[in-house]
Amino acid sequence: MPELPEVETIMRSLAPNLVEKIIEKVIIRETRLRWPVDLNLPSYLEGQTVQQISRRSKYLLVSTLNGHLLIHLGMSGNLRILPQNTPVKKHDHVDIHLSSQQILRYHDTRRFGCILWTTQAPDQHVLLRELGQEPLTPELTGDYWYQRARSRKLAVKNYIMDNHIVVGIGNIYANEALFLAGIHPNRAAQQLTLADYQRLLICVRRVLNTAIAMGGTTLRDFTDGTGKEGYFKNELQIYGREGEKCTQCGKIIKHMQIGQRSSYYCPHCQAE
DNA sequence: AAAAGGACCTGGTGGC
DNA sequence: TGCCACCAGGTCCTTT
Repeated sequence: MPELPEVETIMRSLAPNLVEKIIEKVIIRETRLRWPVDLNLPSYLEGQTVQQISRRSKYLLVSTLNGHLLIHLGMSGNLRILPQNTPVKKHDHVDIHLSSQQILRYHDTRRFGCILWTTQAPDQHVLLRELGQEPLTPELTGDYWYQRARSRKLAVKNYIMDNHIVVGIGNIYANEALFLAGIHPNRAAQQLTLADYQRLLICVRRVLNTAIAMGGTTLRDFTDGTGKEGYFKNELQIYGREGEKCTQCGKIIKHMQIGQRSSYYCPHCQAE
């Protein structure tokens, strides 16, 4: 479900409902997520006040004075702020009861997500410390992306989805950004010029920022923390549009598998 | 070191 | 209606 814009959207919608609230109770119904949920979570969290919620890559960090909850939504995870008496549905794995009489509920059909507790600085955590740069911060430059691509023969689409280099770009937005930049997704990463990477970075930022402004992309079931859908689906130029006409040139959009992921491109606007 | 493929899960869809 | 193959917004791990 969530790429960077969706996680950012959820974070923003949760912030006013979480920050400065006291965690009164934690209920774990299912521990079998990507990594087991620590059954001591209630003892770590109950009585604590949420200081802030932030995002690193596609992880959400819920911080108290004692430590941080690292939450990843995997492919199908979601977080919702709900009234306390909301009936439990299948795959509602964890509830965090708040002093506001609301609950923060973690739901994840496929259980690829995780909820972990750490008392380390989040950046030092094993899951975060090897992560690459945030795409929306000014520290990232097209030159960095270009330099790291030297001697990389993999498809540029896989390269820009590599979290060790730049985080947050998943399958949908990789497709969209490459289309905007006019770059064929299957070109070797090392083949692109510095100017290509500079242009690509601008396109990545434009796509991500626009998607955030529209509340993310709801393909089937994504919503923010309050249940609102995202409207960037209406703006998708290339993802999922195999057989349709390119919005730029009218040629028929093609589809191919790259690294086992669905890839879409315009054979005219994104020449090999 | 880099690339490719499998693994982890459930559910929806479309074909027969 | 049922069964089956295939697909899905992520990312870690093993093998080549």
